[in-house]
Amino acid sequence: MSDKPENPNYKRIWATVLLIPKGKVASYGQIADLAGLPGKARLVGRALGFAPKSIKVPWHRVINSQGKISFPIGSEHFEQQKGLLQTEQVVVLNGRIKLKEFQWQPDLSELLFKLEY
DNA sequence: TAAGTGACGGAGG
DNA sequence: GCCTCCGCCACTT
Repeated sequence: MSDKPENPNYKRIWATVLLIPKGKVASYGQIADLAGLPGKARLVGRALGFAPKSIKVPWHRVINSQGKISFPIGSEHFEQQKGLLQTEQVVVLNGRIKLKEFQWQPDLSELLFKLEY
């Protein structure tokens, strides 16, 4: 059996993912940035893979920057993630999600709205 | 120590 | 929108 790696940044990543509101999604890179780990998107993916069930991290709300689910279409993981997202009213079409509609935009959304342009 | 791997991202075609 | 290439980084072999 292989021991599971314990990178201290994992907790930071899990905590950030927990902030994503229901019905919204965020990209791996976005989570990395918010967690104070810019450029470490791949680390986010790994962290989610090691996330203990006891923390109940909404891993399904994290997708790649292209707005797609990062599992092969049809795989067990893919179907599970798609199902969970649809449960939250997020539209998944061909493994794709319209970031324009469903991407989480913390605080900044309000600013952009006020600025008008 | 070097090479391979992957739940990534961005630029280009 | 799709694909390829390259840079990136933690971890494995």
